[in-house]
Amino acid sequence: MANPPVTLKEVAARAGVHPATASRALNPERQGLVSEGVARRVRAAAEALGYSPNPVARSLRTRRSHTVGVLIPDLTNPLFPPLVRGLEDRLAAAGYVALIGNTDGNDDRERLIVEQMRARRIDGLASATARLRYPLLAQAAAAGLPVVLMNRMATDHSFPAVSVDNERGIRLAVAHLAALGHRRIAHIAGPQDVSTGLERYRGFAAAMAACGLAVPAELVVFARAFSIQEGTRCGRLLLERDSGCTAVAAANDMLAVGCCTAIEAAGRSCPADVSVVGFNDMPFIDRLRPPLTTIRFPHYQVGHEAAGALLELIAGRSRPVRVLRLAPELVVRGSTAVRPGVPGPSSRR
Amino acid sequence: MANPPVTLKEVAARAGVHPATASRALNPERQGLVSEGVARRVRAAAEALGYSPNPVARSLRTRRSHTVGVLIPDLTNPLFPPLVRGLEDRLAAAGYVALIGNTDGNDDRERLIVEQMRARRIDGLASATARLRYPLLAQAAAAGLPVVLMNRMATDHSFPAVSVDNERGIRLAVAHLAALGHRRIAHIAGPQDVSTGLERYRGFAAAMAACGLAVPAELVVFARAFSIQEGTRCGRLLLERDSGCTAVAAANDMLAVGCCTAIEAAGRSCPADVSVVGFNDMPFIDRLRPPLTTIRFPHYQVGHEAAGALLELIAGRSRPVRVLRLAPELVVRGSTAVRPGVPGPSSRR
DNA sequence: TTGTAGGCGTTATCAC
DNA sequence: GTGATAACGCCTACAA
Repeated sequence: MANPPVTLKEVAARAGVHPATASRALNPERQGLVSEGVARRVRAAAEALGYSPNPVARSLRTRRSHTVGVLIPDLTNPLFPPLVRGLEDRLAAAGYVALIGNTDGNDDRERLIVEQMRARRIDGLASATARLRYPLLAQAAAAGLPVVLMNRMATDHSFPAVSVDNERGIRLAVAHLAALGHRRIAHIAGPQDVSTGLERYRGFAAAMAACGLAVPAELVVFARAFSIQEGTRCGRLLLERDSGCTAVAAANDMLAVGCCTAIEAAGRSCPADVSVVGFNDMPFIDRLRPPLTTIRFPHYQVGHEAAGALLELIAGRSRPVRVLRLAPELVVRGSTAVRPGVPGPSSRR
Repeated sequence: MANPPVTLKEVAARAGVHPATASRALNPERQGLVSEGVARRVRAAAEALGYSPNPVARSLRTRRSHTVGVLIPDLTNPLFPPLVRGLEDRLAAAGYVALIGNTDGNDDRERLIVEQMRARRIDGLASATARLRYPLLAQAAAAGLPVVLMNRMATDHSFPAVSVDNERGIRLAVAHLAALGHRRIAHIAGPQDVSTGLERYRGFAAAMAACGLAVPAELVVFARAFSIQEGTRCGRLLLERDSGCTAVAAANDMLAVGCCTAIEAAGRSCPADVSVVGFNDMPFIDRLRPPLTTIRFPHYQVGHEAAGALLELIAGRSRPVRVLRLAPELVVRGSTAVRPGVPGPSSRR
């Protein structure tokens, strides 16, 4: 059974037609150019022989690889597998496959990966690694390579993107904490050179203002990365400053988890002493100690929508550039509680 | 800058040689067949033009796609991202890329995925979805497609595989519990049609015997899947049987987590009333409530080694078929404690 | 409606 | 050592 794959020529021979005709008969686009009888015969022959077109040859001829590149920071960050699956499921349905590239937040590595992807003639690129200033975009545009952004946006708004309404999300977090009686609410901000970090920080300031709460400088700490470790560092900083904060809205779940660690390490308790809200609702975050209150948005769907947009771009349907903002949602769990010292059941939702 | 990629012909023209010669000069394997001067000139021309070979054309000619398929149950199971990264990192270093396929444990879906991968002319296949009886292997062998197995083995031992010493792993778990004074130790077994489930079950029985402990039927429950939900169902069953068990060795972390949920739901406590040990040391499992005591083995390395074996197979170095068993390791955390009612500090490690 | 011919970019196999 | 030629499998003007 280790015989070489069936070729179009063999199918044509069996159907008694010329390969070109067989090609037409098998191509849905040009099936109209062929008589019904021949079409049936060719299809039958293909079926009988177990023919499947050689995508390599087809790619060489059509200059379409039916392959797209996907850039993510790191697959082992639980945020990304759902996103990747959403993307792949949609791509697979259209006959495309994804080449995953983990950049580990390293620009040189990213450049190298993109170079290799382009060598493999990817038809498009979906990136979840954009910084606000993202040179890759200009290069891709110059090369005519379709690109969509996921989660993170760039300041250059001329590319389609699928993300979440970060400002609205962080507002939900702040409103929740305010409703629990907290007034000195801190923010562990993400890196300010990526849109998620910046938008959530801005959203935090706006939400606090809307609640009539002040944001003195000592209530904001900037993390250098969206990592547990940085969350711990920032949490510790916040506690050491003795700023009297009773709640923390973190820019994502990783930072929140790290912050909880810092709180415990300081001999205090979350949520009894300090409430913490995360952002993302990562898988398994509901089973941590304590289960994290957080802002959810549908990662699978982000990938799914991004794939759809990318496919449209590749197909050349020049729909106007669109930025899609999915709606976030507050998920209340065990890491938030009424402000210590506030009497009575202030558990209005 | 949207000009078409540079071709070999252009490089040859610039260097003043025939394309075939340029090809030889650029191919490390055949560089010896070309004079040093020409080789230098060609390399210089390629450099100047920014030439990179078209892998599609090369694949068509050489019948090597430099692409391998990777079958996993589900990327969103945190077990697999590290494995996939280990695999991809090794593959990338050899100029290969991975096509990931999520089977969701569905045979039809798996068949379809493999079909599509073969249509794309993958050079090899790495599978983490093997059941003991795994028809895919025979087909692949018949088609001459190199295959390596990861984590799960098949009864057909004629394929290279990289896994963990499951029996040794579960023995570590049982020994740990026994040392804590537990005598009625239960097992939540995994599905018995996959090697991990079967080997861990057998290992459990053997380990109990070695400790001089009995394994009455009521102390073993068989899960239908390695899922949290099944863990909960099995845990509940165990508690309802009122078998007096004070410890559970689960066949993996998911089952263990589910079991902990069942214990809490029954108004009992882990580890105060019942100790639980998992298997795998999944990412984030150390941050659960309680932090899970478990058996660790290096998933990244499993992927890495599997990729290495697959590459050798593809290269045709017909090394004898080898099954690699990586060493497991006990990681003691918060889900295990001294048997309730046992006096004194029995905390010998 | 169908056949013909040429080419996508590369490499293997001949000759010279 | 280098050049010429053909072929990998498919698609598509163009011709018939």
